[in-house]
Amino acid sequence: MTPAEIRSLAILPRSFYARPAAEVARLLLGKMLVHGGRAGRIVETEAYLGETDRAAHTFHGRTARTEVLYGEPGHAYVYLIYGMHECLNVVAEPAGSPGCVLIRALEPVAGIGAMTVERPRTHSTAELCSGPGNLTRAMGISRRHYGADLTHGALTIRQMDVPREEVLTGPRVGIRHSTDWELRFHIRGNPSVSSK
DNA sequence: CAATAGATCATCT
DNA sequence: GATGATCTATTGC
Repeated sequence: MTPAEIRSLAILPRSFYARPAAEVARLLLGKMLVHGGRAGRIVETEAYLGETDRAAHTFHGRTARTEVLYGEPGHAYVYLIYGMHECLNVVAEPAGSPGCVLIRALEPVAGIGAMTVERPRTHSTAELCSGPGNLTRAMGISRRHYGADLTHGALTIRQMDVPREEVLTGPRVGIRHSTDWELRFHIRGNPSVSSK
């Protein structure tokens, strides 16, 4: 896909994000995450529900870090995990309700060269954005984007018509609580989905 | 293959 | 002061 074709895709409106996090997670599959000249189709997501979700950052209530989760939907929540990886989330649900969606994997579509510069040891294109820490690195997304508005600006998510693909649901990965909740969504058979 | 260790720090107790 | 929504390299079978 050319940069001009990507720029011509419609940006998802704020209303898209103003519904239950699990629904947003499901609907984000197939959409295009765009940052500068780099872009990738979302192929794996997880929903985090808010103060009733043991695995969510908002389980212990509102703090400085989680402030953006309580604001308007359609903004980015980026945080550092394990001292070295950044994770990108999208704020969902109406303001005041702190649900969000973790973007776990993308299928690289444009800017492959720039992605490879960030992750030179990767052996295939499909692996460039496979995993939440990997995709932020490859896409050049960092905590500078904390609170960024995804409905306009450098970092956006855009409409794509999802081809005939099957969506699978399963338990979230990498967490120690509420592991029996089926809040992970991914596109069946896509080689960029992180395996776990 | 599967299992494990090490890197490394913001955030919260 | 402990912990974690991870990743990679390395070791061991």
